[in-house]
Amino acid sequence: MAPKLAAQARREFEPPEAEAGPEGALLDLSHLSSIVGYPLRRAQMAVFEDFARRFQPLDLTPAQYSTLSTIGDNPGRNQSEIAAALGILRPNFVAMMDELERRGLAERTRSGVDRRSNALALTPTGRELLTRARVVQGEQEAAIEDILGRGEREALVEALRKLATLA
Amino acid sequence: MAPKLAAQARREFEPPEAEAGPEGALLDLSHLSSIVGYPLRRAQMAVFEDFARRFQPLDLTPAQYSTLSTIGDNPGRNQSEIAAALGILRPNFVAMMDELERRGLAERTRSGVDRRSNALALTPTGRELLTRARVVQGEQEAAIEDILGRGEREALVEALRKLATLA
DNA sequence: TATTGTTATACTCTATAACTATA
DNA sequence: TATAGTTATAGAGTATAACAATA
Repeated sequence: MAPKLAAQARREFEPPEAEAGPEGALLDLSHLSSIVGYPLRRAQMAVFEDFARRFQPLDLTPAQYSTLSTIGDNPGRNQSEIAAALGILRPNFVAMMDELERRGLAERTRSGVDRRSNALALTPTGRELLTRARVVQGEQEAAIEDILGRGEREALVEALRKLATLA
Repeated sequence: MAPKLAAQARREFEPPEAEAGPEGALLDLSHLSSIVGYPLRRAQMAVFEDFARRFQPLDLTPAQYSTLSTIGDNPGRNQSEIAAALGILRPNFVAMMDELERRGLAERTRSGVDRRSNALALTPTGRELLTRARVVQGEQEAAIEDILGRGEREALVEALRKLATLA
C-alpha cells in the first residue's frame, strides 16, 4: 500500500540556475527560475505528468478526477454549480458529463424542483472508482512528501492557496 | 517605482475548504484543496491571469517573456537549445521566433560554424523591451510578496523547483 | 547516418455567442 | 426577462511525422 516508487532517483546536485545543452554547455536561466511564475508552471507540468502516469490504469485525467471527487462530495448539485466550483466553463462541462455518464460513473437527473437543471450524482461504479482513485492520489501525495517532507508539503499547499487569490 | 497596487483588497477570511454557489450554498472541496495538484493548478492560472493583465501594455505572453529573457541572457544559442531549455518543442518554437522577429525584438543569424543552425540574439529594441518587462515582472513578484511575505515566497520558489523534479 | 529548422497536422483546453426549455 | 443546459465554433497550446539543408 505504501508507495516506494518515488523516492528513488533524485538529482543529488544540480547547477542551481542552469540547464544542460546537448554538448553539455549550460544555459543561464537564473532570471526565470528565481521568479514564482516560471517554476510554478514547470512544477504544474511535472505534477500533471506524474498524475497522468499514475492514473493511466484508471483512465482518469486531472479534470475528470476533480469532477468525480466534487460530485461525490456534493451529490445533488447541478452542472453549473459543480463546473463553477472547479473553474470549468459550463459549455465545456457538457462533454465532461457526457463522458462520465457514458462510462457509467455519474448520472444526470432532471430535477423535479427546477426542471431546467440536472442534479448530478455518482453511480455505484463511480463511487468505487473514486475510492480507488483517492488511493492513487494518496500515493502521489506521498511521493511529493518524499521530496518535500511533510511540513514543506503542507506549507506549499497553503502558499498555493493564498496565491490563487492573486487574480 | 515600488508597486502599491497589489496589497489592497485581500479576502480577510474564507471558509477554508468551500466555494460559494449562486444562492450562497457552499460546496465541499476539501478533498481537492488539501492535495498539491489542485491548488497548484489554480495558483498557476491565477498567476498567469495576473501576468496577462500586467503585460497587456507590453503585449507579451509568459512564453514570449521567458523566450526574450532566455535569449537575452544566452545570446548566440540556437533555436533548439533555447527551446529545449524552456520546454518548448522545436516545431512550436518556429512560430514563436517568427513573431519575435516580425516585431523586431529578436534576430536569427545563420551560423557560420554550423550553417544548419540559427544563432539567436535580441535586437536593441528587444533589449529595451526586456528591460521594461523585467520591471513589470518585478512588480508581479512584489505583489506576490505582499501576499506571502518574503520568506514564504522564497520557500515557495524552492519547493516548486524541487517539485519539478517529480516527473 | 544524424541534426537543425521547418511544414503540416492533429488533438486537447479554453473561450464566446447563441439556441431551447424552463422559470 | 433570466437561468440551465446545450451546440457550434474559434483560438491557444501541445504533440508527432516528415522533409530539405547541412553536418
